[in-house]
Amino acid sequence: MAKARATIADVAREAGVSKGLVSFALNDRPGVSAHTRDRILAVAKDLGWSPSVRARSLSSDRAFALGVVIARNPEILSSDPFFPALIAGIETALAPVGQALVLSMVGDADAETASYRQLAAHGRVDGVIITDLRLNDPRLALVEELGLAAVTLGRPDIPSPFPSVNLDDAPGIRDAVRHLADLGHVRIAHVAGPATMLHGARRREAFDAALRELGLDAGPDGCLVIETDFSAADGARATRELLALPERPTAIVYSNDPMAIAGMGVAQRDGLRVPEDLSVTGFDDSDVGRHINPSLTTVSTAAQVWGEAAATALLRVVSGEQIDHIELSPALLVVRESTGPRPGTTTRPPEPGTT
Amino acid sequence: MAKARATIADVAREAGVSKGLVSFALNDRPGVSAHTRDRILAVAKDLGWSPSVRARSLSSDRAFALGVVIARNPEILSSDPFFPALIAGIETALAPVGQALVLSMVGDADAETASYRQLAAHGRVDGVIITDLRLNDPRLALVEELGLAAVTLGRPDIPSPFPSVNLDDAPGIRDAVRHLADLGHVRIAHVAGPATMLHGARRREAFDAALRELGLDAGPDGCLVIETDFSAADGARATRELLALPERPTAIVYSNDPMAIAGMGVAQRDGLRVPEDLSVTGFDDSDVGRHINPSLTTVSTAAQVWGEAAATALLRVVSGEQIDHIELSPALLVVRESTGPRPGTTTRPPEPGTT
DNA sequence: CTGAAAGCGCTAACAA
DNA sequence: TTGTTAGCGCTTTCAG
Repeated sequence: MAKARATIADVAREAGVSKGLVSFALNDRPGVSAHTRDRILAVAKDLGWSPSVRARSLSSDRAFALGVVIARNPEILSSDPFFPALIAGIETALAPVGQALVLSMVGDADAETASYRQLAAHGRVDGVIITDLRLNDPRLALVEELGLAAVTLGRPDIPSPFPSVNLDDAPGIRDAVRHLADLGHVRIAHVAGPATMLHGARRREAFDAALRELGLDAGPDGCLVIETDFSAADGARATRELLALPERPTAIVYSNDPMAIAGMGVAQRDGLRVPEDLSVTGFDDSDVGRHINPSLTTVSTAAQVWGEAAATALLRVVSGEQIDHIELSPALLVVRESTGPRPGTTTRPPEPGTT
Repeated sequence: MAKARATIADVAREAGVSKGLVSFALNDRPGVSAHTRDRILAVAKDLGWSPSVRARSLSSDRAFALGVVIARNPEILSSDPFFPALIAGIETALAPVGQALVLSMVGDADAETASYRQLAAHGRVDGVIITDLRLNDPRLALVEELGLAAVTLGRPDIPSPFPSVNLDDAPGIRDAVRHLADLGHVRIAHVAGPATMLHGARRREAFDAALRELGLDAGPDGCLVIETDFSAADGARATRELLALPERPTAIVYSNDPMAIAGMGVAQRDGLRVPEDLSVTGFDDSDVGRHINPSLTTVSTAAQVWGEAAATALLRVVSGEQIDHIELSPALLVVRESTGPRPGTTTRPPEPGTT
């Protein structure tokens, strides 16, 4: 059997000092002479000592782990490129410092609450990264009540006790709308995410603002904006509704890539060519979007960078630092083939962007 | 500040018994009279006591958590619907029993090894679910050496100390090939995953076997089979190669959905219609595949069920049970619109499957 | 600067 | 049956 791991007691004995001193030396804290410290470190290395996270957890009351609770239907999640990239980014920040990521995926709001509670009650994590902010998000109060540290991905719409790590969606949407307007489009529709989700709402606001700025509008009763649950299926449904309109839009700005791809499918079934008859933009810059035909004009969001920044920030919060809101560079429009001049226009199509 | 949580010491005092007895009662183990046990439980509930996972971890030498290490490029991962579903399934099994999932996402083999080592050295998890098995997978020996419990997702090609939870890919591929043969196709190509990945290899074997069984072959030098890294980009590349062949295939069996979708894009760019000029099948039944035009004939793999089964099995292993290999119902072909009769044939197209 | 010792909250071997 | 007690490995206070 594997021989028992070395403990600080072993190190202490071997180095001829006390456990306490070893602890001080190992965490390089003041109160140990340089000479003694070196000897202790040498012995520790010699013995192949490595700290026991469990023991440290118990005595220092910290978990050395961060948590993420994802509350989305796995179907929707599956086609969304956002989370894998986000998690990869988080890992990038965590692995080098020996922290772990505890991930929870839940289906509904009750399970979500339960999950945060359990994470806190079990002391599984020191803090959580709050993703997919909602309007008036109840999790802010919940997480605060639970005494967990946290950062939010994006800026909440209500006062928040937590710093936010923000990557602004608005410029991407605005650029998409402008790009379409430049191509001559006037009837531009938006297939939005759930209004209860902050990024869904924000993208929609950005869409409205961009239209206004250009002197356009979203049709009578705003009928050119349709809300969805972010799923490809719902994106297809929304597209059908838009194309059935008496005056159908010539361009549609989708709130994510899967919906845009599904929307293109619907349009093509209707005999419409993309982009000749209908221009389409997505959001998130998924891998498939790059390779379908026509390739998808979309907005790129650097989810991995976002994850890394959020985890890094949260680690600092956990270690007691007071940190400020962090602003990352905003989402960027990537022009490809799915957008073209308004039907009947002679503008030449934009050149496809880089992959 | 939050008042300190109740501990078993509090419960013991309140109930007028010793800590040890409380521990026994709480874990309902023999050696406590029914009456005393009830009183202890009542007091515990009364005090709002809940166990400290940390203390339990330290004294019982268990983590009460399971680990998953995913070693894939986030780009590729992002478009793959498999993992989110898998993880959702794992959660389903873990949450009710108060266990946590520690997830690690790494970019290369070295980081992967380091990740397993760290998980074990830090005692973060009691066992790991080994995904994406490779040929002669070095992780089997590694994980065994580290003393972690484990189950493998799929059956390794080498003797393994761990039970496997298996969901057979072969029938899905075989059915896809047969389906295409039924439609009159003779030159059927395969865009395979990495040969070093077991499911990539197995799907390819299944493809070859199915061809043989039907009296077909994969072209001179097997030129109708092309290996990829599972990315949409590589799927597109493979498709280009296949379509450039002197005698190009009339049907392509892809090893995952993103590649199939990318492949359709390439074909369409070449002026080929799907399925009239080229039939295409995917693998994994992604959400987008259902909504593109034409919708994708694919193979459905119940990743969520797989995850749940694997986690459940691993929990049993961790708790000392001896378990057998587990076989789940195999992958299933879902016929949609991307497959049709061989060009020049008059067979009527299959009706699209259910969504 | 150094060392001893008291926990952190729970488990489990042992004694009564 | 019940209760006692000694750890698990580390942190940290308090004396020296």
